[in-house]
Amino acid sequence: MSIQRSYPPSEVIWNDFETVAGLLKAVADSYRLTMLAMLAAAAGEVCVCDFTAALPLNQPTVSHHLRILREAELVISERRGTWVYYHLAPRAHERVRAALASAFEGKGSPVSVQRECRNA
Amino acid sequence: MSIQRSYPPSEVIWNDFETVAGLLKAVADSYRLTMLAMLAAAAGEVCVCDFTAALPLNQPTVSHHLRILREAELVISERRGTWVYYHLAPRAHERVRAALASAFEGKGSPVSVQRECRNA
DNA sequence: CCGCTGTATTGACATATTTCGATTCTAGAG
DNA sequence: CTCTAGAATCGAAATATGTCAATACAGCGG
Repeated sequence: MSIQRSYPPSEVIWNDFETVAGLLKAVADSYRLTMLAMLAAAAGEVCVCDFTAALPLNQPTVSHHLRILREAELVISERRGTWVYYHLAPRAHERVRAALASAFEGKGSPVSVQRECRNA
Repeated sequence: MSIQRSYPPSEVIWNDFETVAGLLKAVADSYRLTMLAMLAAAAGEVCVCDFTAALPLNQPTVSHHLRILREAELVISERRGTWVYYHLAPRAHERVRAALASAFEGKGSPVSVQRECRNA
């Protein structure tokens, strides 16, 4: 998450997996994965109080994790009366899967892969 | 990464996305994703010096990221003379994809999903 | 053996993330 | 309007992660 550097200038190369990493980071937490699994299993809506009851976390913490999933647009919240219900965003799974694939399929933009180390 | 909590006891629920999260964490970093993409694009071996030349990071940092990928068993290293070459582990992509799917398909083990919040 | 080059590890430091208590906001009930 | 309950935000503390300089390790060529 930063760029300052040293090393032979003008060959920063490849690029921009920042976005992909952001999406994966949102998912790389056991509690958030559990929440996603609950949503997937529920095949519908789950209210915040259900998450709070099911996880060993306090309400503000649950809310924090939900916010991360929301900001990554993996889930959608909807207030109904006093309660707030969450459900999986339309193509959540596929978006993450595609992000992953972009790396494993060598889809980075090789801006100028000039190698230094020349050795056959 | 911890469990202590309070809340209605005896209903800690769901479980164990720790392992899945670990694998995803290993991948949730833009430099590590770039490395994986380089390996995928190279369709073969890449030496540490190539990563060091291509990334805006110092050698120890590159080594650190490679260690994380190695420990997640996503890449394999092989020393050949003075140089160390890395290549993607056999089913690396699929392992991560499967881990992801376990969450998005609601595969967590619902140990006892007893909801508190009863509201239709 | 010595010295050199590429890589790994160590130790320290800066930043990011997770977590919680306290507080605030929102909406229904009285 | 006030009271109450669920959910979000704020602020602070603990922990984890990323980064680098210094150092150690590995293999090669004298």
